[in-house]
Amino acid sequence: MGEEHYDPNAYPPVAATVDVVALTIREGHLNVLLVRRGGSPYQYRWALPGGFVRVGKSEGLDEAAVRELAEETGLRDGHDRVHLEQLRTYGAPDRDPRMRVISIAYLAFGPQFPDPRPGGDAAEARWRPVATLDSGDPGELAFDHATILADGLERARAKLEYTPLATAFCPAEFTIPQLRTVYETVWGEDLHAGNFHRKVLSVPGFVESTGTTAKHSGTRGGPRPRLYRAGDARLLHPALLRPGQEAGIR
Amino acid sequence: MGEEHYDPNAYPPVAATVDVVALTIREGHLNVLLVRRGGSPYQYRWALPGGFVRVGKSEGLDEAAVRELAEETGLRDGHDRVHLEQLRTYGAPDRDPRMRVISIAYLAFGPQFPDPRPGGDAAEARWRPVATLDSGDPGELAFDHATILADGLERARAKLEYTPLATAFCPAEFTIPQLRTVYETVWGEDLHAGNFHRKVLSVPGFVESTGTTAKHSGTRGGPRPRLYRAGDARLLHPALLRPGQEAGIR
DNA sequence: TAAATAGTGTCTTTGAGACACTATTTC
DNA sequence: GAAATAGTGTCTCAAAGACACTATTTA
Repeated sequence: MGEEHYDPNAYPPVAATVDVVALTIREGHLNVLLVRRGGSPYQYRWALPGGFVRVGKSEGLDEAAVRELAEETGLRDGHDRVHLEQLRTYGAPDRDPRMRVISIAYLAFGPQFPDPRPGGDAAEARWRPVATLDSGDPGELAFDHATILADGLERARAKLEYTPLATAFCPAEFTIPQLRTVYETVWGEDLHAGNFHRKVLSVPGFVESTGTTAKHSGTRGGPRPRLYRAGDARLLHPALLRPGQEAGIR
Repeated sequence: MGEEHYDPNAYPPVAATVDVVALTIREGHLNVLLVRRGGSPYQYRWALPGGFVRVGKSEGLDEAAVRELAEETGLRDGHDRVHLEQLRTYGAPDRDPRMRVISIAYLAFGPQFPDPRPGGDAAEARWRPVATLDSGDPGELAFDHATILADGLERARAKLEYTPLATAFCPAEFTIPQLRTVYETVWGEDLHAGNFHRKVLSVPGFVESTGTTAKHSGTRGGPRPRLYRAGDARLLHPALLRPGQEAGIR
C-alpha cells in the first residue's frame, strides 16, 4: 500500500468473485452444493456456486457470499441457521482462461438447506456427495474448484476438532448420537459411541440440555435419546481429536 | 462463476493488493515490519508493507507477497529461510477511501530478516515491537491494518500450538531453550523450562539432534545447551497447548 | 423375543504440569 | 564461591480409549 497514484486505468482490470463451498449432510453423506455452468468456459461442467462481487453496489465480501448462496438455495438470510466463514483466496494468473480473476472462497455449513433451485446464471443446481468427487478426477469440476473443495473439506474436518462447528450441521435441537454421526460423516471414521457421549458432555459449553427426550429412537431400536441445544462455547477445551492420525503428517 | 459474459468494462474496477504481516523476534520482543506511507491517504502513517498485484505480468498472489517483502527487507528469495502463508482477504467496501481495494494479506515469519531498507514507495521501513502497537489505539496504523495485524498475531499464536512454526523464528541450528523463548515471546507467557524441554523432544519429528553443543551457554551461566535442527513433522502430535486458557472463549 | 442402541461404570495408558535435584557454566 | 541454567527424575492429576454392562426401544 505504498502507491501514491491509484488511477484505476494504470492497472489492468482484476475481477473479484466469491465461490462458496456449501456443505450439508444428507442421508448420512456429506454433500456439497454444485451448479452446472451454462456458459463457457467449462460449459456444462459442475462448479461451485459463486459470482462477481458487486463492486458498484458497495457489496462486502461476506455479503456477496451470502447472496450467492441465497441465489442457489433460496435460504432466507438471517432466518436460516447457516454458518459462513471465509476460506481462502485463489488468484493463480491462469485460473480463468479469459482474464485475471481472483476468487475469495467461502465455506458454509447448514443443517438442512432448502432444496437447491437454479438461480442466477446456473442451468442446474444440485447437492452432490463429496465422496463421489474428491477421490475422482480433479478435472470434473470447473476452474480450480476441485482444489477449493479439497481445502474446504480439510478446513471443515479440522474445525470439528476444536470448535462446536458440528452443531451447525444439526437442527436447533439434536441428540448426542446425531451429533456423533456428523463427526463420523465428515471424518469418515466410526467413533466409539459411549466415549463420545461422555466426552461431549464433559466439554464445557459444547451442548446444553433441553430436559426433553426425542419422540422416537433410531430406526433399529434402543432407548429414546435426550435432546440438547448448542452451547455457548466458541472453542472446545479440551478438543475432540481425530483418531488415527497419531503419527502426524510429515 | 455462472456469468456468461466477462466484459471487464461491465464491472467497476477492483484493485487487488497484497499486504504482509512480517514477524520476527528481535531482542526478546516480537516485531512487525512497518513502512511509513509517503503518499495520501494516511500520509506519514505507519502501514504494513504491501502493494498492487502486478496483473499485467501474470504475477501470482504468493509471488506478489514475496516481492513486496523483498522490496522492503532485501531478502533474497530462496536464499533466506522465510515462512510465508496466506492469512485472509480484506474487502470491506470503504477500507480505502478512494476506490474499491481488496487486499490479500500474508503472514511471514523469519529468524533474522535483513535490516529493512525503504523500497518501493515507502519513505521509511522499520521493525516495531508489536507490544507497542496492538494494545494501542487501532488508528495508529493506516487503513484496516490494525485488524490485519491482530488477525496475523492470533494466527501465529495458534499455529505455534500445533505446527513446528516456532522453528521458523530460529536459525538453522538452535537450542531447546532458544525455542522456548520463541514460544514465550509470541505467547507472552513464561513456560516451565524442564517440562518444555521434555515435551519438545517427545513430539516425533519436531526437532532432530545435530549431536553438537552450543559454543557458549547463556549470558548468566549454566551448562552449554545441545543444538538441534527442525525436524520433518508438519503437525505436532500431541500439540503444545497454550497455558492459561482452560476455560475457552465463550 | 431378538437385535440394536442410549447411557453409565470402570480400568489402563498417556500426557500435562508441579516439584525436586544434579551437573555445568558464567560472573 | 554464588547464581543461573540445562537437563533428568518422579509424582499427581486429567483425559483418551478399551471394554463391559444395564435399560430401553423397534421390528
